[in-house]
Amino acid sequence: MVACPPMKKNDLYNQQVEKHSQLAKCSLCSAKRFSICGKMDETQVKKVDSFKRTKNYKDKQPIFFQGDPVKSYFNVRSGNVKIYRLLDDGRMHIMGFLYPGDFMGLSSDQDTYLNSAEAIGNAEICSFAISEFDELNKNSPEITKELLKRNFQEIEFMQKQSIIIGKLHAKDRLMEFFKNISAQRKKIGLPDNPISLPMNRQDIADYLALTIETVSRGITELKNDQKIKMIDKNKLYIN
Amino acid sequence: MVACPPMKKNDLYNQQVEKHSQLAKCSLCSAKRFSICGKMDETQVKKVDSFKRTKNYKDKQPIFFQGDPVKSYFNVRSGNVKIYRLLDDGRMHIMGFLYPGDFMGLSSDQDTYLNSAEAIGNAEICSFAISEFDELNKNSPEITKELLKRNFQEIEFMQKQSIIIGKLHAKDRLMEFFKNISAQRKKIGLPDNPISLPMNRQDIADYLALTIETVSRGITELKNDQKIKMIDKNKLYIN
DNA sequence: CGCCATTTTGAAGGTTTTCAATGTCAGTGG
DNA sequence: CCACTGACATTGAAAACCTTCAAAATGGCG
Repeated sequence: MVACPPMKKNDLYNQQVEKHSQLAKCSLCSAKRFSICGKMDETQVKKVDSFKRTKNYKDKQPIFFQGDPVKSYFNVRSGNVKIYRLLDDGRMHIMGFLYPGDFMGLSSDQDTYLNSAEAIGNAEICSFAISEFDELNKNSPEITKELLKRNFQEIEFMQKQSIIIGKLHAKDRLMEFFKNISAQRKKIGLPDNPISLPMNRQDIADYLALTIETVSRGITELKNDQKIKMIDKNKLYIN
Repeated sequence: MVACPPMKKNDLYNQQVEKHSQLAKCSLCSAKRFSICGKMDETQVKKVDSFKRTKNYKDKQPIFFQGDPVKSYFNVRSGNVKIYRLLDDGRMHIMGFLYPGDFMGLSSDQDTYLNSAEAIGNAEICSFAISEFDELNKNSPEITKELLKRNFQEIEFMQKQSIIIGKLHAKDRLMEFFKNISAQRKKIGLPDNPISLPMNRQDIADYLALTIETVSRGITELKNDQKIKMIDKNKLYIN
Protein backbone atom coordinates (compact mmCIF):
# COMPACT_ATOMS: atom_id res chain seq x y z
CA MET A 1 0.00 0.00 0.00
CA VAL A 2 2.47 2.50 1.20
CA ALA A 3 5.41 0.35 0.18
CA CYS A 4 6.90 0.77 -3.23
CA PRO A 5 7.39 -1.50 -6.22
CA PRO A 6 10.63 -1.80 -8.15
CA MET A 7 10.62 0.88 -10.82
CA LYS A 8 11.08 0.75 -14.51
CA LYS A 9 13.66 3.36 -15.32
CA ASN A 10 12.76 5.41 -18.31
CA ASP A 11 14.87 6.01 -21.36
CA LEU A 12 16.09 9.36 -20.19
CA TYR A 13 18.09 7.83 -17.36
CA ASN A 14 21.79 8.63 -17.49
CA GLN A 15 21.46 11.05 -20.36
CA GLN A 16 22.23 14.16 -18.36
CA VAL A 17 24.84 16.42 -19.79
CA GLU A 18 27.79 17.06 -17.56
CA LYS A 19 28.45 20.74 -17.31
CA HIS A 20 31.81 22.16 -18.23
CA SER A 21 33.71 22.61 -15.00
CA GLN A 22 34.37 26.30 -15.51
CA LEU A 23 30.70 27.18 -15.85
CA ALA A 24 29.84 24.97 -12.91
CA LYS A 25 32.13 26.71 -10.45
CA CYS A 26 30.56 27.40 -7.07
CA SER A 27 31.68 31.01 -7.25
CA LEU A 28 29.35 31.46 -10.22
CA CYS A 29 26.43 29.62 -8.63
CA SER A 30 23.33 31.78 -8.40
CA ALA A 31 21.73 29.37 -5.95
CA LYS A 32 24.62 29.52 -3.52
CA ARG A 33 23.09 31.95 -1.09
CA PHE A 34 19.96 29.79 -0.69
CA SER A 35 21.99 26.60 -0.51
CA ILE A 36 23.78 24.73 2.21
CA CYS A 37 26.93 25.87 0.43
CA GLY A 38 26.05 29.40 1.47
CA LYS A 39 26.79 28.39 5.06
CA MET A 40 30.27 27.11 4.26
CA ASP A 41 33.52 28.99 4.63
CA GLU A 42 35.86 29.56 1.72
CA THR A 43 37.90 26.44 2.35
CA GLN A 44 34.82 24.26 2.47
CA VAL A 45 33.37 25.75 -0.70
CA LYS A 46 36.66 25.15 -2.43
CA LYS A 47 36.54 21.54 -1.31
CA VAL A 48 32.95 21.14 -2.48
CA ASP A 49 33.91 22.71 -5.76
CA SER A 50 36.52 20.01 -6.22
CA PHE A 51 34.38 16.94 -5.53
CA LYS A 52 30.94 18.02 -6.72
CA ARG A 53 29.63 17.20 -10.17
CA THR A 54 27.17 19.42 -11.97
CA LYS A 55 24.82 18.13 -14.63
CA ASN A 56 22.12 19.53 -16.84
CA TYR A 57 18.85 17.64 -16.78
CA LYS A 58 16.02 17.98 -19.21
CA ASP A 59 12.30 17.79 -18.52
CA LYS A 60 11.29 14.47 -16.94
CA GLN A 61 14.87 13.22 -16.62
CA PRO A 62 15.30 11.14 -13.48
CA ILE A 63 17.83 12.16 -10.83
CA PHE A 64 17.44 9.14 -8.58
CA PHE A 65 14.96 6.33 -8.02
CA GLN A 66 13.26 4.99 -4.95
CA GLY A 67 14.94 1.73 -4.03
CA ASP A 68 18.31 2.62 -5.55
CA PRO A 69 21.30 2.61 -3.20
CA VAL A 70 22.13 6.05 -1.86
CA LYS A 71 25.41 7.10 -3.43
CA SER A 72 25.00 10.86 -3.67
CA TYR A 73 23.26 13.84 -2.23
CA PHE A 74 22.03 16.57 -4.54
CA ASN A 75 21.59 20.29 -4.62
CA VAL A 76 19.36 22.17 -7.04
CA ARG A 77 21.37 24.87 -8.77
CA SER A 78 18.69 26.00 -11.18
CA GLY A 79 15.30 24.80 -12.35
CA ASN A 80 12.84 22.60 -10.50
CA VAL A 81 12.62 19.04 -9.30
CA LYS A 82 9.77 16.86 -8.14
CA ILE A 83 10.17 14.35 -5.34
CA TYR A 84 7.64 11.57 -5.59
CA ARG A 85 6.78 8.04 -4.62
CA LEU A 86 5.13 5.43 -6.77
CA LEU A 87 2.52 3.30 -5.03
CA ASP A 88 1.94 -0.40 -5.52
CA ASP A 89 -1.09 0.30 -7.67
CA GLY A 90 0.88 2.59 -9.97
CA ARG A 91 -0.43 5.86 -8.60
CA MET A 92 2.03 8.61 -7.84
CA HIS A 93 2.21 10.77 -4.75
CA ILE A 94 4.35 13.86 -5.08
CA MET A 95 6.06 14.73 -1.80
CA GLY A 96 7.22 18.13 -2.92
CA PHE A 97 8.62 20.42 -5.56
CA LEU A 98 12.16 21.71 -5.17
CA TYR A 99 13.57 25.09 -6.11
CA PRO A 100 17.12 26.39 -6.51
CA GLY A 101 19.03 25.97 -3.27
CA ASP A 102 17.09 22.91 -2.13
CA PHE A 103 19.04 19.90 -0.96
CA MET A 104 17.91 16.29 -1.41
CA GLY A 105 18.94 12.71 -0.94
CA LEU A 106 19.52 12.52 2.80
CA SER A 107 17.65 10.03 4.95
CA SER A 108 17.63 8.63 8.46
CA ASP A 109 19.85 5.61 8.05
CA GLN A 110 18.46 4.04 4.95
CA ASP A 111 20.86 2.95 2.32
CA THR A 112 18.29 3.26 -0.44
CA TYR A 113 16.32 6.27 -1.59
CA LEU A 114 12.75 6.23 -0.33
CA ASN A 115 11.53 8.56 -3.05
CA SER A 116 12.32 9.26 -6.65
CA ALA A 117 13.37 12.61 -8.06
CA GLU A 118 13.12 13.99 -11.55
CA ALA A 119 13.64 17.31 -13.28
CA ILE A 120 10.73 19.54 -14.21
CA GLY A 121 11.92 21.46 -17.24
CA ASN A 122 15.61 22.15 -17.58
CA ALA A 123 17.53 21.92 -14.31
CA GLU A 124 21.13 22.11 -13.16
CA ILE A 125 21.83 19.73 -10.30
CA CYS A 126 25.01 19.32 -8.29
CA SER A 127 25.75 15.94 -6.81
CA PHE A 128 28.03 15.05 -3.91
CA ALA A 129 29.31 11.57 -3.16
CA ILE A 130 28.00 10.69 0.28
CA SER A 131 31.41 9.78 1.66
CA GLU A 132 32.88 13.14 0.74
CA PHE A 133 29.91 15.15 1.88
CA ASP A 134 29.61 13.22 5.15
CA GLU A 135 33.28 13.85 5.78
CA LEU A 136 32.75 17.57 5.28
CA ASN A 137 29.66 17.53 7.47
CA LYS A 138 31.37 15.60 10.24
CA ASN A 139 33.95 18.33 10.66
CA SER A 140 31.59 21.26 10.38
CA PRO A 141 29.07 22.09 13.09
CA GLU A 142 27.82 24.88 10.82
CA ILE A 143 26.78 22.45 8.11
CA THR A 144 25.23 20.06 10.62
CA LYS A 145 23.30 22.91 12.17
CA GLU A 146 22.06 24.01 8.77
CA LEU A 147 20.95 20.47 7.94
CA LEU A 148 19.12 20.23 11.24
CA LYS A 149 17.43 23.56 10.61
CA ARG A 150 16.37 22.54 7.12
CA ASN A 151 14.98 19.32 8.56
CA PHE A 152 12.85 21.19 11.02
CA GLN A 153 11.62 23.48 8.27
CA GLU A 154 10.73 20.47 6.20
CA ILE A 155 8.82 18.93 9.09
CA GLU A 156 6.97 22.17 9.64
CA PHE A 157 6.15 22.49 5.98
CA MET A 158 4.91 18.91 5.86
CA GLN A 159 2.69 19.56 8.85
CA LYS A 160 1.07 22.44 7.00
CA GLN A 161 0.80 20.25 3.93
CA SER A 162 -0.90 17.45 5.87
CA ILE A 163 -3.51 19.95 7.05
CA ILE A 164 -3.99 21.18 3.49
CA ILE A 165 -4.48 17.69 2.14
CA GLY A 166 -6.45 16.40 5.08
CA LYS A 167 -8.78 19.26 5.88
CA LEU A 168 -9.26 21.53 2.88
CA HIS A 169 -11.51 21.29 -0.15
CA ALA A 170 -10.05 21.17 -3.63
CA LYS A 171 -10.30 24.91 -4.29
CA ASP A 172 -8.68 25.81 -0.99
CA ARG A 173 -5.89 23.28 -1.51
CA LEU A 174 -5.14 24.92 -4.83
CA MET A 175 -5.18 28.39 -3.34
CA GLU A 176 -2.78 27.36 -0.58
CA PHE A 177 -0.61 25.71 -3.18
CA PHE A 178 -0.35 28.91 -5.20
CA LYS A 179 0.43 30.91 -2.07
CA ASN A 180 3.17 28.48 -1.13
CA ILE A 181 4.73 28.81 -4.55
CA SER A 182 4.51 32.56 -4.26
CA ALA A 183 6.28 32.47 -0.88
CA GLN A 184 8.94 30.10 -2.17
CA ARG A 185 9.62 32.34 -5.15
CA LYS A 186 9.94 35.38 -2.92
CA LYS A 187 12.45 33.49 -0.80
CA ILE A 188 14.74 32.94 -3.76
CA GLY A 189 14.37 36.38 -5.23
CA LEU A 190 11.78 35.73 -7.92
CA PRO A 191 8.67 37.89 -8.30
CA ASP A 192 6.01 36.51 -5.97
CA ASN A 193 3.09 37.70 -8.10
CA PRO A 194 2.39 36.76 -10.79
CA ILE A 195 3.79 33.27 -10.37
CA SER A 196 4.62 30.61 -12.92
CA LEU A 197 3.78 26.95 -12.45
CA PRO A 198 6.67 24.79 -13.60
CA MET A 199 4.68 21.59 -13.16
CA ASN A 200 1.70 20.35 -15.18
CA ARG A 201 -1.84 19.74 -13.95
CA GLN A 202 -1.25 16.06 -13.30
CA ASP A 203 1.66 16.92 -11.01
CA ILE A 204 -0.47 19.40 -9.11
CA ALA A 205 -3.10 16.69 -8.74
CA ASP A 206 -0.59 14.12 -7.51
CA TYR A 207 0.75 16.65 -5.03
CA LEU A 208 -2.58 17.82 -3.63
CA ALA A 209 -4.13 14.35 -3.60
CA LEU A 210 -6.75 15.20 -6.18
CA THR A 211 -7.46 14.12 -9.75
CA ILE A 212 -6.40 16.16 -12.74
CA GLU A 213 -10.05 16.88 -13.51
CA THR A 214 -10.69 18.28 -10.04
CA VAL A 215 -7.57 20.45 -10.33
CA SER A 216 -8.77 21.78 -13.65
CA ARG A 217 -12.25 22.50 -12.35
CA GLY A 218 -10.83 24.10 -9.23
CA ILE A 219 -8.69 26.47 -11.25
CA THR A 220 -11.66 27.37 -13.44
CA GLU A 221 -13.72 28.17 -10.35
CA LEU A 222 -10.95 30.21 -8.73
CA LYS A 223 -10.83 32.24 -11.92
CA ASN A 224 -14.60 32.76 -11.81
CA ASP A 225 -14.37 33.72 -8.13
CA GLN A 226 -11.69 36.30 -9.06
CA LYS A 227 -9.29 34.70 -6.60
CA ILE A 228 -6.74 34.27 -9.35
CA LYS A 229 -6.25 35.50 -12.89
CA MET A 230 -4.64 33.20 -15.44
CA ILE A 231 -2.10 34.90 -17.67
CA ASP A 232 -1.49 31.74 -19.55
CA LYS A 233 -1.80 28.05 -18.73
CA ASN A 234 1.20 28.14 -16.43
CA LYS A 235 1.27 31.70 -15.18
CA LEU A 236 -1.17 33.42 -12.88
CA TYR A 237 -1.85 36.40 -10.67
CA ILE A 238 -3.04 35.87 -7.13
CA ASN A 239 -5.61 38.49 -6.13
CA MET B 1 -6.82 28.59 7.17
CA VAL B 2 -3.68 26.85 8.14
CA ALA B 3 -2.72 29.58 10.59
CA CYS B 4 -3.78 29.26 14.17
CA PRO B 5 -5.97 31.27 16.51
CA PRO B 6 -5.01 32.14 20.06
CA MET B 7 -6.15 29.31 22.25
CA LYS B 8 -8.28 29.22 25.32
CA LYS B 9 -6.36 27.22 27.85
CA ASN B 10 -8.49 24.76 29.67
CA ASP B 11 -8.89 24.42 33.39
CA LEU B 12 -6.43 21.59 33.66
CA TYR B 13 -3.49 23.80 32.73
CA ASN B 14 -0.77 23.89 35.35
CA GLN B 15 -2.31 21.21 37.49
CA GLN B 16 0.28 18.57 36.80
CA VAL B 17 1.76 16.87 39.81
CA GLU B 18 5.49 17.18 40.16
CA LYS B 19 6.99 13.80 40.75
CA HIS B 20 9.12 13.17 43.81
CA SER B 21 12.70 13.43 42.65
CA GLN B 22 13.70 9.98 43.86
CA LEU B 23 11.08 8.24 41.76
CA ALA B 24 11.88 10.42 38.78
CA LYS B 25 15.55 9.50 38.64
CA CYS B 26 16.82 8.74 35.15
CA SER B 27 18.34 5.50 36.35
CA LEU B 28 14.83 4.25 37.10
CA CYS B 29 13.37 5.48 33.80
CA SER B 30 11.83 2.67 31.80
CA ALA B 31 11.74 4.84 28.67
CA LYS B 32 15.44 5.60 28.79
CA ARG B 33 16.51 3.09 26.19
CA PHE B 34 14.05 4.47 23.64
CA SER B 35 14.87 8.07 24.54
CA ILE B 36 17.50 10.54 23.52
CA CYS B 37 18.83 10.04 27.02
CA GLY B 38 19.73 6.50 25.99
CA LYS B 39 22.39 7.98 23.71
CA MET B 40 24.03 9.97 26.48
CA ASP B 41 27.05 8.97 28.51
CA GLU B 42 26.92 8.71 32.28
CA THR B 43 28.06 12.28 32.87
CA GLN B 44 25.43 13.66 30.53
CA VAL B 45 22.66 11.59 32.09
CA LYS B 46 23.71 12.82 35.49
CA LYS B 47 23.51 16.36 34.23
CA VAL B 48 20.08 15.79 32.71
CA ASP B 49 18.97 14.21 35.94
CA SER B 50 19.90 17.40 37.73
CA PHE B 51 18.09 19.91 35.53
CA LYS B 52 15.12 17.96 34.25
CA ARG B 53 11.71 18.12 35.86
CA THR B 54 9.28 15.23 35.80
CA LYS B 55 5.55 15.68 36.10
CA ASN B 56 2.48 13.50 36.10
CA TYR B 57 -0.24 14.55 33.70
CA LYS B 58 -3.80 13.34 33.70
CA ASP B 59 -6.02 12.68 30.71
CA LYS B 60 -6.49 15.79 28.53
CA GLN B 61 -4.03 17.88 30.55
CA PRO B 62 -2.12 20.27 28.30
CA ILE B 63 1.65 20.10 28.11
CA PHE B 64 2.16 23.13 25.87
CA PHE B 65 0.11 25.32 23.56
CA GLN B 66 0.62 26.46 20.02
CA GLY B 67 1.65 30.10 20.12
CA ASP B 68 3.26 29.91 23.56
CA PRO B 69 6.93 30.84 23.81
CA VAL B 70 9.22 27.84 23.70
CA LYS B 71 10.76 27.47 27.13
CA SER B 72 11.21 23.72 27.38
CA TYR B 73 11.62 20.54 25.44
CA PHE B 74 9.86 17.41 26.61
CA ASN B 75 10.36 13.69 26.73
CA VAL B 76 7.62 11.14 27.25
CA ARG B 77 8.54 8.86 30.12
CA SER B 78 5.31 6.89 30.25
CA GLY B 79 1.83 7.14 28.76
CA ASN B 80 0.78 8.84 25.56
CA VAL B 81 0.58 12.35 24.19
CA LYS B 82 -1.19 13.86 21.23
CA ILE B 83 0.37 16.64 19.17
CA TYR B 84 -2.26 18.71 17.41
CA ARG B 85 -3.05 21.99 15.77
CA LEU B 86 -6.26 23.94 16.05
CA LEU B 87 -7.47 25.52 12.82
CA ASP B 88 -9.09 28.91 12.44
CA ASP B 89 -12.50 27.31 12.11
CA GLY B 90 -12.10 25.38 15.33
CA ARG B 91 -11.34 22.03 13.77
CA MET B 92 -8.42 20.02 15.09
CA HIS B 93 -5.75 18.24 13.12
CA ILE B 94 -3.71 15.73 15.08
CA MET B 95 -0.11 15.59 13.87
CA GLY B 96 0.77 12.48 15.78
CA PHE B 97 0.53 10.36 18.89
CA LEU B 98 3.61 10.00 21.06
CA TYR B 99 4.79 7.00 23.00
CA PRO B 100 7.38 6.55 25.77
CA GLY B 101 10.78 7.70 24.58
CA ASP B 102 9.44 10.30 22.17
CA PHE B 103 10.89 13.79 22.29
CA MET B 104 8.94 16.97 21.53
CA GLY B 105 9.12 20.73 21.52
CA LEU B 106 11.99 21.38 19.11
CA SER B 107 11.48 23.55 16.04
CA SER B 108 13.48 25.23 13.29
CA ASP B 109 14.04 28.66 14.73
CA GLN B 110 10.63 29.55 15.99
CA ASP B 111 10.35 30.93 19.45
CA THR B 112 6.77 29.76 19.82
CA TYR B 113 5.31 26.26 19.66
CA LEU B 114 3.61 25.56 16.36
CA ASN B 115 1.50 22.77 17.80
CA SER B 116 -0.17 21.96 21.07
CA ALA B 117 0.44 18.85 23.13
CA GLU B 118 -1.75 17.15 25.70
CA ALA B 119 -1.73 13.92 27.63
CA ILE B 120 -3.90 10.98 26.63
CA GLY B 121 -4.60 9.14 29.84
CA ASN B 122 -2.02 9.32 32.62
CA ALA B 123 1.44 10.29 31.42
CA GLU B 124 4.81 11.07 32.95
CA ILE B 125 6.64 13.79 31.08
CA CYS B 126 10.15 15.12 31.63
CA SER B 127 10.85 18.72 30.70
CA PHE B 128 14.19 20.37 29.96
CA ALA B 129 14.78 24.11 29.92
CA ILE B 130 15.90 24.95 26.40
CA SER B 131 19.03 26.77 27.54
CA GLU B 132 20.27 23.79 29.51
CA PHE B 133 19.38 21.24 26.88
CA ASP B 134 20.86 23.33 24.05
CA GLU B 135 24.06 23.65 26.07
CA LEU B 136 24.22 19.88 26.44
CA ASN B 137 23.45 19.38 22.76
CA LYS B 138 26.04 21.91 21.64
CA ASN B 139 28.80 19.94 23.29
CA SER B 140 27.65 16.52 22.22
CA PRO B 141 27.83 15.34 18.62
CA GLU B 142 26.12 12.15 19.75
CA ILE B 143 23.01 14.00 20.86
CA THR B 144 22.97 16.16 17.75
CA LYS B 145 23.31 13.09 15.59
CA GLU B 146 20.46 11.41 17.40
CA LEU B 147 18.27 14.49 16.96
CA LEU B 148 19.09 14.58 13.25
CA LYS B 149 18.26 10.90 12.93
CA ARG B 150 14.96 11.32 14.73
CA ASN B 151 14.15 14.22 12.45
CA PHE B 152 14.71 12.13 9.39
CA GLN B 153 12.58 9.37 10.82
CA GLU B 154 9.86 11.89 11.51
CA ILE B 155 10.05 13.18 7.94
CA GLU B 156 9.85 9.65 6.60
CA PHE B 157 6.93 8.81 8.83
CA MET B 158 5.13 11.96 7.77
CA GLN B 159 5.68 11.06 4.12
CA LYS B 160 3.99 7.74 4.71
CA GLN B 161 1.24 9.49 6.60
CA SER B 162 0.64 11.97 3.79
CA ILE B 163 0.17 9.06 1.41
CA ILE B 164 -2.23 7.42 3.85
CA ILE B 165 -4.31 10.56 4.21
CA GLY B 166 -4.07 11.61 0.60
CA LYS B 167 -4.53 8.37 -1.25
CA LEU B 168 -6.34 5.78 0.86
CA HIS B 169 -10.01 5.20 1.60
CA ALA B 170 -11.29 5.36 5.14
CA LYS B 171 -11.05 1.63 5.83
CA ASP B 172 -7.48 1.43 4.54
CA ARG B 173 -6.43 4.48 6.53
CA LEU B 174 -7.73 2.80 9.65
CA MET B 175 -5.96 -0.45 8.86
CA GLU B 176 -2.65 1.36 8.30
CA PHE B 177 -3.22 3.25 11.51
CA PHE B 178 -3.65 0.04 13.49
CA LYS B 179 -0.55 -1.45 11.88
CA ASN B 180 1.47 1.64 12.76
CA ILE B 181 0.38 1.41 16.37
CA SER B 182 1.30 -2.24 16.36
CA ALA B 183 4.79 -1.45 15.00
CA GLN B 184 5.26 1.37 17.49
CA ARG B 185 4.29 -0.90 20.38
CA LYS B 186 6.71 -3.55 19.23
CA LYS B 187 9.48 -0.96 19.12
CA ILE B 188 9.02 -0.12 22.78
CA GLY B 189 8.57 -3.67 23.97
CA LEU B 190 4.79 -3.88 24.20
CA PRO B 191 2.82 -6.75 22.65
CA ASP B 192 2.14 -5.86 19.03
CA ASN B 193 -1.05 -7.90 18.79
CA PRO B 194 -3.56 -7.36 20.24
CA ILE B 195 -3.13 -3.62 20.51
CA SER B 196 -4.83 -1.07 22.70
CA LEU B 197 -5.97 2.30 21.44
CA PRO B 198 -5.17 4.99 23.99
CA MET B 199 -7.06 7.64 22.03
CA ASN B 200 -10.79 7.94 21.45
CA ARG B 201 -12.65 7.82 18.14
CA GLN B 202 -12.65 11.57 17.67
CA ASP B 203 -8.85 11.63 17.99
CA ILE B 204 -8.53 8.88 15.39
CA ALA B 205 -10.78 10.91 13.10
CA ASP B 206 -8.77 14.09 13.63
CA TYR B 207 -5.58 12.18 12.93
CA LEU B 208 -6.74 10.38 9.79
CA ALA B 209 -8.63 13.37 8.38
CA LEU B 210 -12.02 11.69 8.65
CA THR B 211 -15.14 12.27 10.70
CA ILE B 212 -15.91 10.30 13.82
CA GLU B 213 -18.84 8.69 12.01
CA THR B 214 -16.64 7.46 9.18
CA VAL B 215 -14.16 6.07 11.68
CA SER B 216 -16.92 4.23 13.47
CA ARG B 217 -18.36 2.83 10.25
CA GLY B 218 -14.89 1.86 9.07
CA ILE B 219 -14.17 -0.09 12.22
CA THR B 220 -17.53 -1.85 11.96
CA GLU B 221 -16.75 -2.85 8.37
CA LEU B 222 -13.22 -4.03 9.21
CA LYS B 223 -14.81 -6.22 11.87
CA ASN B 224 -17.29 -7.61 9.32
CA ASP B 225 -14.46 -8.19 6.85
CA GLN B 226 -12.58 -10.13 9.57
CA LYS B 227 -9.60 -7.81 9.18
CA ILE B 228 -9.71 -7.01 12.87
CA LYS B 229 -11.44 -8.37 15.95
CA MET B 230 -12.50 -5.97 18.68
CA ILE B 231 -11.78 -7.22 22.17
CA ASP B 232 -13.33 -4.17 23.69
CA LYS B 233 -13.87 -0.61 22.52
CA ASN B 234 -10.19 0.21 22.80
CA LYS B 235 -8.49 -3.11 22.27
CA LEU B 236 -8.28 -5.17 19.11
CA TYR B 237 -6.61 -8.03 17.31
CA ILE B 238 -5.23 -7.50 13.83
CA ASN B 239 -5.81 -10.57 11.63
C1' DC C 1 -1.95 22.59 -41.32
C1' DG C 2 -2.30 18.54 -38.77
C1' DC C 3 -0.83 15.80 -35.05
C1' DC C 4 -0.36 14.60 -30.28
C1' DA C 5 -0.17 15.76 -25.55
C1' DT C 6 -2.40 18.33 -22.30
C1' DT C 7 -6.29 20.54 -20.41
C1' DT C 8 -11.05 21.46 -19.88
C1' DT C 9 -15.86 20.27 -19.59
C1' DG C 10 -19.93 17.07 -18.96
C1' DA C 11 -22.62 13.50 -16.68
C1' DA C 12 -22.96 9.56 -13.76
C1' DG C 13 -21.41 7.12 -9.82
C1' DG C 14 -19.01 6.49 -5.40
C1' DT C 15 -17.21 7.85 -0.92
C1' DT C 16 -17.39 10.76 2.82
C1' DT C 17 -19.73 14.30 5.35
C1' DT C 18 -23.56 16.22 7.62
C1' DC C 19 -27.43 16.15 10.44
C1' DA C 20 -30.17 13.42 13.31
C1' DA C 21 -31.27 9.68 16.23
C1' DT C 22 -30.20 5.69 18.81
C1' DG C 23 -27.18 2.76 21.57
C1' DT C 24 -23.62 1.81 25.16
C1' DC C 25 -21.31 2.26 29.32
C1' DA C 26 -19.42 4.04 33.60
C1' DG C 27 -20.41 6.92 37.35
C1' DT C 28 -23.87 9.04 40.57
C1' DG C 29 -27.52 9.57 43.56
C1' DG C 30 -32.11 8.44 45.12
C1' DC D 1 -30.42 -1.84 43.42
C1' DC D 2 -31.82 0.64 39.70
C1' DA D 3 -32.94 4.74 37.26
C1' DC D 4 -30.64 8.81 35.65
C1' DT D 5 -26.98 11.32 33.58
C1' DG D 6 -23.43 12.60 30.42
C1' DA D 7 -19.72 11.28 27.46
C1' DC D 8 -18.67 8.47 23.83
C1' DA D 9 -19.80 5.45 20.00
C1' DT D 10 -22.74 3.56 16.46
C1' DT D 11 -26.22 3.66 12.89
C1' DG D 12 -29.36 5.82 9.30
C1' DA D 13 -30.59 8.88 5.47
C1' DA D 14 -29.72 12.77 2.61
C1' DA D 15 -26.51 15.94 0.72
C1' DA D 16 -21.94 17.45 -0.71
C1' DC D 17 -17.75 16.75 -2.88
C1' DC D 18 -14.68 14.26 -5.58
C1' DT D 19 -13.76 10.61 -8.86
C1' DT D 20 -14.54 8.11 -12.95
C1' DC D 21 -15.45 7.62 -17.62
C1' DA D 22 -16.16 10.02 -21.81
C1' DA D 23 -15.77 13.65 -25.06
C1' DA D 24 -14.44 18.10 -26.63
C1' DA D 25 -11.19 21.95 -26.65
C1' DT D 26 -6.68 23.97 -26.51
C1' DG D 27 -1.96 24.58 -27.58
C1' DG D 28 2.76 23.57 -28.91
C1' DC D 29 5.52 21.83 -32.59
C1' DG D 30 6.91 19.27 -36.61
